[in-house]
Amino acid sequence: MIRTRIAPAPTGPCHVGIARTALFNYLFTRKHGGTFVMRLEDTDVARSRKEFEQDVYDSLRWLCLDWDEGPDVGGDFGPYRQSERKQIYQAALQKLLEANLAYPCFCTPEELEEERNRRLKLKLPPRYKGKCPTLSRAEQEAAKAQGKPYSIRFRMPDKTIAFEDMIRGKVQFDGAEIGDFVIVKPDGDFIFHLSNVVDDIEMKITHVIRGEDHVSNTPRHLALAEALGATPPTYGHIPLILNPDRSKMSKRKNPTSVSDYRQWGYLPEAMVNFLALIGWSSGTEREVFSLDELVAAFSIEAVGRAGAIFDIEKLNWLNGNYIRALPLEELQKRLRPYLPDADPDYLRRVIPLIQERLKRLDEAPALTEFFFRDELEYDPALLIAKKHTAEESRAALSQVLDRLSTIEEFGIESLENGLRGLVEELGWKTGHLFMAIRVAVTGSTATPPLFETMSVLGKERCLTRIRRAIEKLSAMSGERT
RNA sequence: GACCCCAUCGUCUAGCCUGGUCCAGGACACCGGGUUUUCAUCCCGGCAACACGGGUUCAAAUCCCGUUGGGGUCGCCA
Repeated sequence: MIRTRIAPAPTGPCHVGIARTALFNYLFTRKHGGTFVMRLEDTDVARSRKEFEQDVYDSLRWLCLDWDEGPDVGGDFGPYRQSERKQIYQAALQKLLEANLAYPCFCTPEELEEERNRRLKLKLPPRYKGKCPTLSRAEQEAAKAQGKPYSIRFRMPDKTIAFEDMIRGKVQFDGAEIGDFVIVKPDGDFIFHLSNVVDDIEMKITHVIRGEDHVSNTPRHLALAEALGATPPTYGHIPLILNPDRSKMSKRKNPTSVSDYRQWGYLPEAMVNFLALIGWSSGTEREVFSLDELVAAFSIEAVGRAGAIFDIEKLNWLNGNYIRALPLEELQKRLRPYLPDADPDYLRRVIPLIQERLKRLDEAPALTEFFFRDELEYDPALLIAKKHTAEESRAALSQVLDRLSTIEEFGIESLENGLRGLVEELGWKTGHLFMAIRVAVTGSTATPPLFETMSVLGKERCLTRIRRAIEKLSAMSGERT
């Protein structure tokens, strides 16, 4: 039985990298009928916050990446918050201490810093090489008796540690290059390496899929598992998401919070699809997948090894795609937060006109503004039709007004008949007249189709706006004479 | 600097394992054209890559070595 986990640290808003790691874990797990666990790694008390924990849940749930066990849903291997599992780590620590596989380190931060710099200057890897590893029990007790603060280090074995990565194949490190690392802080807090490994063991995690930034931690984790006498999980390291400059994606250079993308009106379907496409390909030419379809098509071996840039343009395209595919009712529902004051019935008629023009939901207010405003603001010069003067445009709009007045019901067909007829009579180019009307009625040169738009706006509003346009044009021709 | 990883169009990638079917396919972006009352959609077309150098081979994007480039890690963060 496969068991996987996503192990976020609630030290910031849910990062898209976490979301993608969760996604790959989710796909792998569902594909194989396993159990997906949410484990909160909140061992860093100073930086962990409840609101971030909530943000992780909200963001991942929004993406429909639900978990089977977790702090908020329970399960047989809880608690699922590391802050609530200290006794478990304490027991593991005792085991290591008793076997002399870990030892107290009394070095001060200053001493460590000094040693680090010295080794760096000698072009040596900055690993720990203090005196504490060889302290006798008596010396350790003496130092403790003096009240000296101490951390606890794990004795990293002096041997080659190799493992078979699900994605990159065989990887190996020299344990001696790594050095003894801290697993407990002087204040008693456990460091991620220990809690992470202990929990993976205790929670019977079989496969760990995580970011590439963890490959160099893997030998530590393998050594820890061995010291604890446990069989380690199988590891797989997915490539990182990159900034356009190819550095690791960071909020300094890019928005990284899932909640940001959510607010901008990216659909969760598009987000999931996009995230899956970063570093993974189905091997076919297909690129649009629902979450369920991804589960069916996914294969961990097909995940690439090279980092990939977060290409917002592709996300935009996918999002537009998904928006266009949404049923009217569904789109209206999703648009509600962006147009909270709109009358539902009226909105139902407006939405079809902007659906294929939307790349993000948050563009809706700007695209539909003229449907809701009373007074339009625009440059009157836009009313002057191409190849025509202000006066000619005014006269034409006057005729448009007359013609429109004779139309009882502003249906698409009646508008088309009336207006196209007028184009003929005037001898104008269709586009020239229609653009003048468009600007008069919407205040914009880029709008949904004219007749549909006018039909939705209704006769009254259209006539009023055309009258206003005529006034503006009169003022302009007046200025000239 | 050390260690580890990576390397196909601007971007995401297919192909690489099992060399020839690849003068390298798809998608996004971009450019051009068509449909069209504008915008958008849609359709058609175009631009554009095997990082470099050695090998191995009848034949290399595919195998090997090296170089270069990029990234990650080196925390009493995760």
